[in-house]
Amino acid sequence: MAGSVNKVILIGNLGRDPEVRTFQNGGKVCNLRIATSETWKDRNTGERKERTEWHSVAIFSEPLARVAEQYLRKGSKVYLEGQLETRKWQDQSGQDRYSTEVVLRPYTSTLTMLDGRGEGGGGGGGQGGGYGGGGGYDSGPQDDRGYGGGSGGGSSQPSPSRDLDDEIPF
Amino acid sequence: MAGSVNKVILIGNLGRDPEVRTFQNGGKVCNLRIATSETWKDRNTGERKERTEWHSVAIFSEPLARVAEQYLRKGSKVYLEGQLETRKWQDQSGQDRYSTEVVLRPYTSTLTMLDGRGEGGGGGGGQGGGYGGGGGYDSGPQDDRGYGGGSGGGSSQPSPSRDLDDEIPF
Amino acid sequence: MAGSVNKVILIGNLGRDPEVRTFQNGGKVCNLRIATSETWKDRNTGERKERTEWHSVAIFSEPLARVAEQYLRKGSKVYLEGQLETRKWQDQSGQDRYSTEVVLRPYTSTLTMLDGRGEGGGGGGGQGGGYGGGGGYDSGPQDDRGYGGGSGGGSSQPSPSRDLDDEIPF
Amino acid sequence: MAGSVNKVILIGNLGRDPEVRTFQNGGKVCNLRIATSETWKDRNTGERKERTEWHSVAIFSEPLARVAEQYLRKGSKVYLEGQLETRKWQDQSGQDRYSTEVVLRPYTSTLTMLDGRGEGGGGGGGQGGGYGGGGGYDSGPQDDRGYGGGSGGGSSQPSPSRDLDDEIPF
DNA sequence: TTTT
DNA sequence: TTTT
Repeated sequence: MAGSVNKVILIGNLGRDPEVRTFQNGGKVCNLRIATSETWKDRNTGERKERTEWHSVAIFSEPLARVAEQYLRKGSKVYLEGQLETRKWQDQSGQDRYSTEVVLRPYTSTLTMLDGRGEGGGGGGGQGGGYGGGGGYDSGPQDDRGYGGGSGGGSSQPSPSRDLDDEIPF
Repeated sequence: MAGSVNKVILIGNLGRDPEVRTFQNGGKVCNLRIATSETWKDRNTGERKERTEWHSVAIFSEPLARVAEQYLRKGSKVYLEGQLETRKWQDQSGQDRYSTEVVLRPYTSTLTMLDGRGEGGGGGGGQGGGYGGGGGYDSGPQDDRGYGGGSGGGSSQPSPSRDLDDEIPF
Repeated sequence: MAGSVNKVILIGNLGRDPEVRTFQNGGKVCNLRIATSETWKDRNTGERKERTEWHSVAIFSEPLARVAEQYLRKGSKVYLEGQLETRKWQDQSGQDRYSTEVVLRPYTSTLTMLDGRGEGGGGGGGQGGGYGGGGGYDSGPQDDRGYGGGSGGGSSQPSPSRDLDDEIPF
Repeated sequence: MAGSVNKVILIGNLGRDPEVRTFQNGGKVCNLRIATSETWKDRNTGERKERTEWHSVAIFSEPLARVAEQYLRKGSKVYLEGQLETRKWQDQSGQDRYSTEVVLRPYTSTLTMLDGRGEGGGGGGGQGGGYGGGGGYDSGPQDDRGYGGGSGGGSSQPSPSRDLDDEIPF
C-alpha cells in the first residue's frame, strides 16, 4: 500500500550497554533497551507519580549500529527514529508468541546521541561526545546543494536564490 | 525523568471496524487494528516485495474514541499520534506475557481521518469529509490568539504583528 | 553540533501543480505549495472557525522530485517529512529578506501520496493510486533482512527470531 | 480541511535567553531562538562541513511559556513540537513582508528541556534540572488510567488487562 | 546567537 | 534495566 507511515520517535536513556550480535552471514544487529518516563500529579491526591516505559530497539543499519556500539553506554541519552515491527516466534511449548520492537533500518531511521559526555557519572567514561556527525549516509546530507545560481534570462524580479556550489545536485 | 519522548506516528488503514469496550466505571477504550505496508524492489532479483505490519491501537481519550467510533470503519485511512506502551499479563499457564500497543491518551495524542470519503467527488468542491473535528480539545486549538496588537509606545521599527482578537490568550 | 534535529511533518493539499526548475548544472528543484488547515469552535461564540496555513516546499531529492512531478497535481493530498530552512536574499532595494521553506533532501526526507487518484485529471480521475513507490531509495528499504537464523550453539531457551533470508544484511 | 497535519520537531540549543513579551490584555508570548546544525563530509574534498539553521519559536501556551522562562537559558538544549505559521506584516515602506515561525500552542505542542545542566560534570552531579515534569496540562497526562479491571462475565480466555485505578477514565 |  |  502506498501511502502509509510507520514511525517511532524516542528520547530516552539506555538501561544497559548496547548488545551486538553477529549472524553467520556477517550481518549484525545491535539491540538497545531504552527507558522513557512520564511524571504527573495525581488529579485527586496531588501526589507526584511516575511511569517508566521500556522499549526494545533493534538496529539493522550498519552505520547506526556502529555509532551505537562505539558511543552509547548504559545511562546514555539518545534520540532515535525507527519503525514498529512485531515478529512472531514459538515458545518451548510451541505456542505462538509475539515481540514488538522499534527497528532502525537504513535510509529511514536516525540515531543521535544527546549527551556528549559522561555516561558514567563517576569519572569513568570520558567520551568526548559526537560521533563524527550525523551518522554517515543514514542520517546526514552527502553534499550541500541548493537553489542554482539561476543565471537566468531576464527576470527583473529579484527573487530568493541560494548559492550555487559546484557540486552536482541530487 | 524529565527529558524523554515516546511518540508513534502511523498512517494506515483499519483492518476491521473499531471495537469499543466499556468498563464498569463508565470508562471506555476503543481498539483499532491498523495496517501499514512498505514495498521495495529486491536488490538482487529486482522483484517487487511488500511487507505489511499490523498495529494494535488503544484509544483512552474520550473525544478521540468518539471520532473513531463514529467515523472510522474497516478500510478507513487514518493519521494518528500516540505512544508505545507494553503491558504485562499472565496466560492460562501463569506465564508472563507482554503486549505492546500504540496508546492514545488525552492532550498528547491525535487522530485524523484521511479519507473524508471524497472531497472531490465529481470535480466541484463537494468537500463533505471531515468529522467536524481536529477541533476536539485533544487535537485542536481552543481559540485563536497570537501576537498582541502591541499598540506600543513608540517603536519606530515596523515589526511583525498578528491580529489581536478579543479572546483571552492562553 | 551533534545532537540536533530539524524535522517538519506535513499532511496537506497542493494549492497548484508542482513546479520544476532546472539549473544550468543539470540539477533540479521541485517546488510545492501546500495548505494545511485547522478548524475549531470559538470558545465564546461557539462559532466554527478555520485557519489555513500555506507552506512552501522545495524538493532537492531527485527520486522524490520525480514522484512529485509525475503523480502530484493541484488538489493532491500528500504526507511529507523535510526540514526547515531559511535563506537570505536581497530585494530590489538591496534590503535583506528571508524566506523559510520546508526542504526535502536525499536520505532524510520522505514524500508519500495519500490519495491514489488525482483530482487533477479533470474530474474523472481514476488513477489507481500509488507510484510504485515508497520504494525509492529515499524512503524505502533496499532489502529485507532481520534476525539471523541464529543457528546457535545450544541456547535451549526458545527465543524470538526472524527469518533469515539470503540477502546481505546492511 | 479535516485531515491535515502541521508539525515541527526540533532539538537544538538556544542562541540567547528566552524573551517574554506581555500584551495589554494580559497575554504573553515567549520567543526563543534555536539553532540546529548538521555536519557532513564533502563528497569530493572529504572536508568536514557544517551548516547551522536558526529557528524562531513563539510560545503561546501559558504552561510551556512558564517552563521556558524559568528553566531555559542561552545554550540550553531543548526538544519541542510545534507548528509552522507564517504571518504577514508591512515594513516601513508599506511593502508586504512575511515571517515564518515555529509556534507552540496549548494542547498540541510540547517543550522538554534536554540538559539538566550536566549530569556528567565530574561526579558531584549538581543537576537541578527538570521542571516538575512534563509541563503541566500541555504535555503530561492528568491521571493514570487504562484497561478496566474488566470484571467480566465469563471470559475463560486469559487476556491482557491493565490495573484499574479508581479514577474516572477520560 | 547556540552547540560539537 | 535508565533517568530526574
